Amino acid sequence: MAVRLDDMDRKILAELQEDAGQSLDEIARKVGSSKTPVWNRIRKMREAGVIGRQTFILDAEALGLDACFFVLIRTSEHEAEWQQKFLAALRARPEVQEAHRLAGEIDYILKVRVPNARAYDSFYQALISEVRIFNVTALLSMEEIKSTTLLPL
Amino acid sequence: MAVRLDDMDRKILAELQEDAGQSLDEIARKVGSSKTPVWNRIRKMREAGVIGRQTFILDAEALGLDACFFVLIRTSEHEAEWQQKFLAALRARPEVQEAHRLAGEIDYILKVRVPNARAYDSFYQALISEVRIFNVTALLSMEEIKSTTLLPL
DNA sequence: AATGAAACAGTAAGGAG
DNA sequence: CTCCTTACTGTTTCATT
Repeated sequence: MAVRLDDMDRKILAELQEDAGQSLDEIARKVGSSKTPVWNRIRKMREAGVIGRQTFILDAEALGLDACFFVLIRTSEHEAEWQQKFLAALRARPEVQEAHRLAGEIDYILKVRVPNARAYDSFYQALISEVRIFNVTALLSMEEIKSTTLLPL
Repeated sequence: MAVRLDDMDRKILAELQEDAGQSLDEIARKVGSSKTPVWNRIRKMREAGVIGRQTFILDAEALGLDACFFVLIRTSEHEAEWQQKFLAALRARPEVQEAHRLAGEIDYILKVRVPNARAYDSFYQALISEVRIFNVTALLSMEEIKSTTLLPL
């Protein structure tokens, strides 16, 4: 999955991350090239899967999603069938922003965004009724210090 | 910061999140309206701060960022000056994708993306040399089960 | 809601290294 | 032969009527 990228590619990616709304001409000017080559590089990186979806970042609080939890999960079950069911449940729930399988004592971590603590409890109850879980710790975010989708290039 | 949004606004936001590249005409057709009203709603939501930056989501692994850590931090220091320094350090480091101040025993959680474990160690060493930290637990992600910027509407 | 000017994306043809 | 520049066309944005 590794792709060879040169300096120009990285500059273009930086611009695309920074502001996906700007025109090709603008990007070309900033990276010191012109439209067509920039467009061709973008197309290639898109095909290679380096560049994914184009989206607007919305303000969670303005949308009434005031509560953010990080959920640490331990389970006693490690069978394939259980895992399949658990993964499907996570993918199906839109309040789950992130889910990772971990190395070490804690098996999974989730990031969950909900309107309030009550909504988190509903989510939690629904989840443990769907799949057996050994131990859950919920960490409540008091303040989002930083949140970025910009990857370091 | 709460804004009143009707069904039409939410449908438009859903489309903008789903694919920020599509044209106004396309969005208008999908939400069952026409170009001008959709455009006006988008402008208002932009001004209200509901709609933020427009970006491309890049593939971290294709860019050689193979390691993702969740870092749980406890500190003994809770003075304003220390906190300022800590926050500034986190904001300045591009490998820190997320940082939250938490309620409870653990004070902070970070999400950190780096090329490999060595790079994480460099980050860690640099961080603890900048600010005093009582206790750190790093959780290594083995598998990204889910990762989305799409907020539930 | 329709119109229109300005800007833009995408493509094609030709030129430089 | 590859990558860049320039030129052109249909589409889109955004403001005005």
